[in-house]
Amino acid sequence: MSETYREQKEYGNRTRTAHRDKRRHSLVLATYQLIAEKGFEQLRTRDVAARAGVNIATLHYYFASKEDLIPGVVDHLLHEFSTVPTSLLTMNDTTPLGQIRAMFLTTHHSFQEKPEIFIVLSELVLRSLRDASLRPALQRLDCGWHGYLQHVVMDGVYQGVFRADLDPEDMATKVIILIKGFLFHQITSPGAIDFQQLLNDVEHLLLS
Amino acid sequence: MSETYREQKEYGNRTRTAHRDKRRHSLVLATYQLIAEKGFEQLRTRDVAARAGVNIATLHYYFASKEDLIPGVVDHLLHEFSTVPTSLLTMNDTTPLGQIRAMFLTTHHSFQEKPEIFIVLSELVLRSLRDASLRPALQRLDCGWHGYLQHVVMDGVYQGVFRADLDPEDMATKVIILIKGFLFHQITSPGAIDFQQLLNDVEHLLLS
Amino acid sequence: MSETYREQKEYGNRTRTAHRDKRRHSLVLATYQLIAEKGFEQLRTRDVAARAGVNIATLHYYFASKEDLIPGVVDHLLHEFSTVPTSLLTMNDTTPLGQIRAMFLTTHHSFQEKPEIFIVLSELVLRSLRDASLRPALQRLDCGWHGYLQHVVMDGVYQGVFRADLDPEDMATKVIILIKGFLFHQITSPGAIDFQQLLNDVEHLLLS
Amino acid sequence: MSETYREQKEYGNRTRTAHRDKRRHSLVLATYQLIAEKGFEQLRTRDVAARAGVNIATLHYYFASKEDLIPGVVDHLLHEFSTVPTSLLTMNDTTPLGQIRAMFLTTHHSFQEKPEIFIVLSELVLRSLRDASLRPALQRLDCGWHGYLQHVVMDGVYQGVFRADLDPEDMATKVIILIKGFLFHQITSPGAIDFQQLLNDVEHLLLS
DNA sequence: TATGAATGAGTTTTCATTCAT
DNA sequence: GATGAATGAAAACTCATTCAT
Repeated sequence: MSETYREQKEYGNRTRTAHRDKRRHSLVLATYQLIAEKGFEQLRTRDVAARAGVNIATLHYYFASKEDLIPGVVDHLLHEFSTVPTSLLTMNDTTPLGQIRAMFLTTHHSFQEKPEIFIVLSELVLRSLRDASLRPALQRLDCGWHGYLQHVVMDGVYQGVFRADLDPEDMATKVIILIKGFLFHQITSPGAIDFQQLLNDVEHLLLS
Repeated sequence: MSETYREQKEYGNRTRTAHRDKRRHSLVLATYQLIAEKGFEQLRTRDVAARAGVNIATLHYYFASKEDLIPGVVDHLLHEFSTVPTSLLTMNDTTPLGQIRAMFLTTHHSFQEKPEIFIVLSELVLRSLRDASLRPALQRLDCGWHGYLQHVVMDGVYQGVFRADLDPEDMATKVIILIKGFLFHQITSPGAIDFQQLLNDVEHLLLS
Repeated sequence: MSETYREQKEYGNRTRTAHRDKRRHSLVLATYQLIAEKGFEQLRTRDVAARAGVNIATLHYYFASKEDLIPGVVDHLLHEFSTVPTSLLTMNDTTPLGQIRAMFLTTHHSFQEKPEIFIVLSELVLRSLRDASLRPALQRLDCGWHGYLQHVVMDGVYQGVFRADLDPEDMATKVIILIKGFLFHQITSPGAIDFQQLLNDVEHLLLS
Repeated sequence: MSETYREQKEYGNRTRTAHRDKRRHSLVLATYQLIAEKGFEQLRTRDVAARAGVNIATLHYYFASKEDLIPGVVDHLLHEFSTVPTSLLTMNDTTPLGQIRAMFLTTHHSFQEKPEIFIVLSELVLRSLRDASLRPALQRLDCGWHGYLQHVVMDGVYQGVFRADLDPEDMATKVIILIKGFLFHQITSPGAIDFQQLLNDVEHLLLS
C-alpha cells in the first residue's frame, strides 16, 4: 500500500467520520428543536428525519431508536449552555460582583435569544422524573453552575466585598433557585418582574 | 303528570347528574394521577379508563376527546391548590409575617405530601407553551397567589412590620419566583437547600 | 337486578364469549392456513387479518402479538389430529392388526385430504429447534400417538397375534418413524412408494 | 501487448477469479450456517454479510439478491453430503451388507457431528413446496442416494446374501424413508430409539 | 349509561437493495 | 472490488375514536 493511498484512505476515514458526525448532529439538532417546539409529547421520528432532510430509515441508520436520540439532545443542551457568549461587555469586570452581574446578564440574554434552551431543559427535567438516565447529566449541569457561583462568592467574601457571614454553598444555590424560578415564572407570567430587580436583590443579599 | 312522578323524575335527574359528575371526576382524577406518574408524553386514554375502572368507550361517553379531559385536570389542580390544609400552626399567627411563614410551611407541606401537584403543574406550564387554552387558568392561579401575597405585604408595610420602601407587587412576585425556583430545583438537586433558609432570606428582604 | 335481567346479561355474556371465541378461531385458522401455504417465513399479520376478514388492529385486539397466534395454531393442529375421521371402514375390525391397518389408512387419508396438517406440523417441528415453547405440545402429540400404538402392539402380543419377542415401545416408535419418513419423503419424491407397501412391511415385522 | 503483460493479466484473472470464488463461498457458507441456526424465517442479509466479514453492499456485489444465495446453499449442502467421511470402519467391509451398515453408520455420524446438514435440508424441503426451483436439486439428492442403495441391494440379491424376492427399488426407498423418519423424529423425541435397532430391522427385512 | 368490538390513521422499526466514491 | 451511506417499501404494533347493542 503506497503512502499516497494510505493517506487518501486516512483522509477518507476522516471525511467519513466528519460526515457521520455531521449527520448525527443534524438529527440531534432537529430533535432538540422539535422538543422545544412541540415537547416530548409530540416528538415524532418522522418529523425529526424530515427536518434533518433525511429519510426515516436514515435516522435509524444513525440512531437505533427514538430513545437513543435523547442522550445526544442532552449533550447538545449542555454544549449550548457552555457556549453561552461570555459577552464582550462582561469581560471587563473581573471582580466577584462583576462576575455575578455578568452571569445574570448572559443568562438573561440566552433566554431572550435562545428560549429553547430553557424549554428543552424543562422538558428534560420533568422527564428525568421517570427516566433516571437523564439525571446524571442534569445534575452535572447544576453542579457546574453551582460550583462556579460558589467560587465567585468565596472570592467575594475573601476579598471582603461580600458579607463575611455568607455560606458560599447556600448562596450559590439561592442564586440558581432565583434564576430557575424567574425563568419558569416567565412562561406563565411573562414580564412580571425585571431581571435587573432580581440582580439588585441578589446584590442586596451579598453586600448589605 | 302527577306530582309524585315529577318528584321522582327530578330526584332521578339529581342522582343522574350526581352520578355523571362522579364519573367525570373519577376520570379526571385518573388523568391527573397518570400525568403525574408518566407525564403527558405517556398519557393514554386506555390507561385513564382502566384506572377509573370504566371501559374506554365510557370515557368517550363523558369526554368527547382526550383533549377534553385537560380542562378538568386544570380545575382539579386548582382545587388541590385551594384545599391545601390551612394547617393548625398557621391559624394562630395572623400577623403579616405569620401569614408569610404559614404560606411557606403549607407550600412545603403540600410538596412533601402531594408532589404530584407540582409535577402536574409543571407539565401544564410546559404544555401551555403550545396550548394557549391552558394559559388563562395558569395565569389565574399565579394571580390569585400573587394577589394574596401582595395583600399580606401591603398589610405588613402598613403595620410598619415590613420595610417601608417595599413594592408589594414586586415583593409578591419575588416570593413566588423563589418558591417556584425551589420546587423546580428540587427535582434535579433534591435537598440542595432547606426551605427554612429560603424563608429566612425572605424575612431578611421583608424586615431588614 | 331481576332474574330476567340477569339471564339476559348472562346470555349476553355467553354470546359475547362465543363471538370472541369465533373471532379468535378464525384468526388462528387464517394463520394456520397461511403457514401451510407460505411457511413461517412469509407469514404476515396483515395477510392473516385480511384472510380472517378483519382489520389489522382487530387482530391485535385479540392477539397481543404475532407470536401469540402460534399457541393457537398448535392447538388447532392438535385438534385436527384428534378429529381425523376414524373412518367407517376401519371401525369394523377391532383386532390389533385391524387397528394398525386403520391407523395407516386414516393417516394416509388425512395426508391426501388435508396435507396442510403435515406441512404445518413440519414447520412447527423445525421451529421448535429455536422456540422451546413449542416442544411440549409436539412431544405430547408424539406421546399420544406412541402410547396408542404401544397399546395396540401389546394387545397383539398378548393375544398371540403378534410376535412374542416384540418390544411394544420400540415397535411403536418404528411405526411412527416409518410414517414420518414416508410423509416427509413424499414432499421431495412423491409417489416413490406406496403406502400399502409400507403397511405390508410393518405387518411383516409384527407377524413373521 | 507484451507476453509478460498478458501473463500478468492472465495470472491476475486467475487470482481474481479465485478470490471471487472464495468470497462467494464464504457468503454461501454464512447463509448455510444461519439457516441452520435460525431458519429461513430469520435469515437476514445483514447477518449473512456480518458473518462472512464483509459489508452488506459487498454481498450484493456477489449476489444480486437474497434469493440468489439459495442455489449456492443447495450446492453446499450437496457437497456436504458427498464429502461425508467414508469412515475407516466402512472401508474394510465391501460386502453389500457391509455397505448398508456403513451407510447407516456414516449417516448417523454425520447427524451427530453436523446436524445442520439435516436441518438445512429440512428447511429446503419445506421451502421447495413453494419454490419449485429447489425441487430438481433435492430430487437429484434423493435419486443419488436411492441409486446407490438400489445398486447395493441388487448386488446383495445377486450374490445371494439378500432375500431373492426383494425389489431393489422399493427396498432402497424404504431405507431412505426409515432414515428420514428417524432423523425427523429425533427433533421432537430425541433418543426415542437407537439407530442400531433401525439397522437391525433393515437387516431383518433384507436377510430373513 | 355502559361496554365489547372494531378500526383508520398513524408510529416506530426493519430490511433488501441501491448509490456514490 | 469494497464500502459507508442512504432509502422505499413494508413490517409489527399503537391509539384515539366510533359503533352496535
